[in-house]
Amino acid sequence: MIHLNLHDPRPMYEQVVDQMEMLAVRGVLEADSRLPSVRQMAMELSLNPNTVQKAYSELLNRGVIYSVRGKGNFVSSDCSRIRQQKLDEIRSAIARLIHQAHELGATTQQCNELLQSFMEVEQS
Amino acid sequence: MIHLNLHDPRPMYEQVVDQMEMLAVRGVLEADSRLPSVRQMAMELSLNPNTVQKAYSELLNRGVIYSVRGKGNFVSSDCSRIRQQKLDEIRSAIARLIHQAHELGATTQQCNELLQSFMEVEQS
DNA sequence: CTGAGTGTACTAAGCGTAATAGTACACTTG
DNA sequence: CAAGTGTACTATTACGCTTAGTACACTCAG
Repeated sequence: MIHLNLHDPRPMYEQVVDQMEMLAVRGVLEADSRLPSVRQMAMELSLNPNTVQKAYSELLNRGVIYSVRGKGNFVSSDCSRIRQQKLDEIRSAIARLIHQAHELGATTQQCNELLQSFMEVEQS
Repeated sequence: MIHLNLHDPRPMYEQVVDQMEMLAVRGVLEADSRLPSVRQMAMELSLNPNTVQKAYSELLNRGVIYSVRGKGNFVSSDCSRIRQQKLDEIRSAIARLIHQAHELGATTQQCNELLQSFMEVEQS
């Protein structure tokens, strides 16, 4: 389910968080479906249970999952809000990049052409 | 010249590198002009000389500056290549973000609208 | 009820990077 | 020659990531 990349400089727990979040938001993981337990996930990924616990805590913090003591961790029922939030973050990131391009001396026209190059034609 | 942000999670030397690079690429720092010495810059920024040295080493590595033993560090004469390289990185970053938006379930049309929203009208 | 499995919360240790501190050496310039 | 410079080390401290181990409250199947 999760694929860890040892060459990725980011910490393991962060990779787990990002991939789980993506799976939940995309609907690959059904709402209210149960996730592997902390210990089981740790076994599968060859990680320490504490590392997985840290990832689950972060996911809980972001509202992607909810925890039930003695039962397990479950996918949150409203991931659409998370999805919209992530799209907003993407929007902000692009804004920062365009601003940075301007700082590098790119003209408005050059920035427009840059953006234009990513426009795709709709398949009919 | 340089402004350090203690709340920025990135290491100090990285902040120095990025800001110096931006100043050099934008032409704020003239080509072949001399930079503050390692020790002087360390004084100004309240950093250890070693930290500044690390930043200068990275800038040397990127081709932004060149060093002359016993004389000082100087702004590289051809920063246009660096500028183009940074613009290419911005292009790649936007590509990744658009790809991420698609992964989040955004349609091609929604991505186009997102890009369109950053298009600016040329001032005449 | 009992025991296995679960989430959760600690402490301790090892490891790597960032940063500071100090020293040393080769070089350039006045 | 002396001051200032780049450069290269070592040692130390601090912090975050990770592993390891333990402990406790809870749920559920038996």
